[in-house]
Amino acid sequence: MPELPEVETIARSLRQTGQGEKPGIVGMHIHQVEVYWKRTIQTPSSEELIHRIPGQRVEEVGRRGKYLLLKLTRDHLIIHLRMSGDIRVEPLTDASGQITPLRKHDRVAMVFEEKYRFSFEDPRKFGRVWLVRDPVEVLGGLGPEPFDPQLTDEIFFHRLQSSRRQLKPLLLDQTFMAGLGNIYTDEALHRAHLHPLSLSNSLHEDQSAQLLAAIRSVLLTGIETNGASIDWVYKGGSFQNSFQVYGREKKACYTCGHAIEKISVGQRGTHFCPVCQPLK
DNA sequence: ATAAACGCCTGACGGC
DNA sequence: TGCCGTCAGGCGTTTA
Repeated sequence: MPELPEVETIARSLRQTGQGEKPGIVGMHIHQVEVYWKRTIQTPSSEELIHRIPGQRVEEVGRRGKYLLLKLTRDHLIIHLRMSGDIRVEPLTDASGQITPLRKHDRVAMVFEEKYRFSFEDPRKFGRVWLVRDPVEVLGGLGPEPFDPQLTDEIFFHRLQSSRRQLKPLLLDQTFMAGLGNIYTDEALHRAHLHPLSLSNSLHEDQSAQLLAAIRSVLLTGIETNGASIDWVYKGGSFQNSFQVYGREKKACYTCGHAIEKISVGQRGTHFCPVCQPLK
């Protein structure tokens, strides 16, 4: 599921104040942790994680790239949802005291204040969880955050110039920039009128600035629409209604009418308009 | 330096 | 209906 806008949407929902069915979790104490698929825990061992978390309080909820960050009293709990992960927070019991059942694909669950259950649900089991003292251990290699004001047009242009790679794989590389995935990359390249196979060091300065602006505007639209919902995994967002190219192969480009093409680049489906995004 | 291939997993979908 | 291949919002490792 998740690229930057989907993770941001989840982070915001976990921060929201107010009680009820889906309360925010900031300020809550964690009472108990259960792990149902051990490989989901990247570090430390699941046994140590289960012993170390209870008693800690959620101080902050954040996001870096596609990582969800829970700052606890002593540790940082970091979650990557990979392809099919999702987070649920629900009351532990219903009005008559019945325990809310776990779901088939719940991999980790945490009980908050003996009242709510936070579940990491992940059908494909690609998602990972880290519990670390210092988040740099996990996040240290990430490239800049797309909205970081320190990422100027000049710096972005320099980063593009410093490698000779196709734009599609480069933008998916989280050390180049953190947060873009397959959908938002295709949509950003279309918005910037750039072919996914264009080489990074072939862009002119104005094209580079247009690409950065396109990335930011696509991600912003994604966040404003609560992310994209395109299959059974993630629900609630509506960015899929704004797709210009993703999933639109053989359909008419909204800009020029030419058929959208789909090719494979680095094992990833890649959608583009050959007229609006020419390869020079 | 860059790219390609594969492994990790389950589920949905289309074709036969 | 059932079986089978293909594909899926990601990324680490190995191989070229």
